[in-house]
Amino acid sequence: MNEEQLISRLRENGYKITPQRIAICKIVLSNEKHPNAEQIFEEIKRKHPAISMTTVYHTLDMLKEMGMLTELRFNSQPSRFDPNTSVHINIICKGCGVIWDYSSDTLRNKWNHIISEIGKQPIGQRLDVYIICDDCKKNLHQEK
Amino acid sequence: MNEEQLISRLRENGYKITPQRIAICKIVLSNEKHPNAEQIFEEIKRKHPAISMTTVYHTLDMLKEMGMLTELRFNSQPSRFDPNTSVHINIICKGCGVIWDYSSDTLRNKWNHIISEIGKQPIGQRLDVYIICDDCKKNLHQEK
DNA sequence: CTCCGTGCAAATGGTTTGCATCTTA
DNA sequence: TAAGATGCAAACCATTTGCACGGAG
Repeated sequence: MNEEQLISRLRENGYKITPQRIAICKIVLSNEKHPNAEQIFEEIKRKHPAISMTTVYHTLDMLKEMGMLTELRFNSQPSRFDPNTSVHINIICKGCGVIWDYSSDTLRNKWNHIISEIGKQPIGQRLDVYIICDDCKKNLHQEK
Repeated sequence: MNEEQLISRLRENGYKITPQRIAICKIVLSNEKHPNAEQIFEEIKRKHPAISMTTVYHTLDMLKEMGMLTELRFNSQPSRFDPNTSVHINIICKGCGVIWDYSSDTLRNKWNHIISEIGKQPIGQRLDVYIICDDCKKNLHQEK
């Protein structure tokens, strides 16, 4: 999504266009690493040193409200934000917290089938798979 | 799981047997409604009025540690606790917060297939489907 | 000119921790 | 009697809120 499209989406939904909003949206919507609010804040500050955490949270709320962002809350870890709102699996390393998105035709087909079997109209989903990534396995091995 | 089995599991894992632990575990492990810590606390207090929230949290941590319980953290809502650790879908109403478990052979088969396609060794998973339940739809309709 | 957005500071609240006392094994 | 569990009170900390000022439309 380019800046024009973004601005249209915001206008359509009755939001005003501000430099802070544009900056935050651009960074969040293009970041596939599932950053937390603090990391987003740090990244924004490089170009907008005067920005506040409050505005970051407000803007994330706005994107969630528009359905353009999913917040993933975890145990003993700040929330992570995911601009991928299509059906996909979050593959999450329990060691270092890295998250990869996974999707495929197989996943979409099988998931659709499961949903139709349930017979309810979903308004969203969250699919997490927890693993220990290769790096973390290596480190665990060294610690012994 | 009956009380004897529970006590064995605790002993195997090196935990001491206390009346508080037994009471909390029995209530949590048999409650399919995905209660939060406060609700568990209230239920325990009926039989053990002197129990503390600290002990409830400690015991929940212990059960998580043993892999007998999953904590589901949500946005703007306290954590919910789920004793069903097998592959299943949490069907969650975004209106009232009710959670139903769903599982079937189809789900297990298709999920296994997806996991083998990913080619990673999972140590757990969380499958959420968000809906608006019939009661909440009714209420939304009345509000208009 | 009005309404909404920004950002500082303070509040919130579920969860965690420190510590003295008590219980289990 | 040693190691671990309990429970009170205080701390924690990511997130939310109140409010005065500023900028968009």
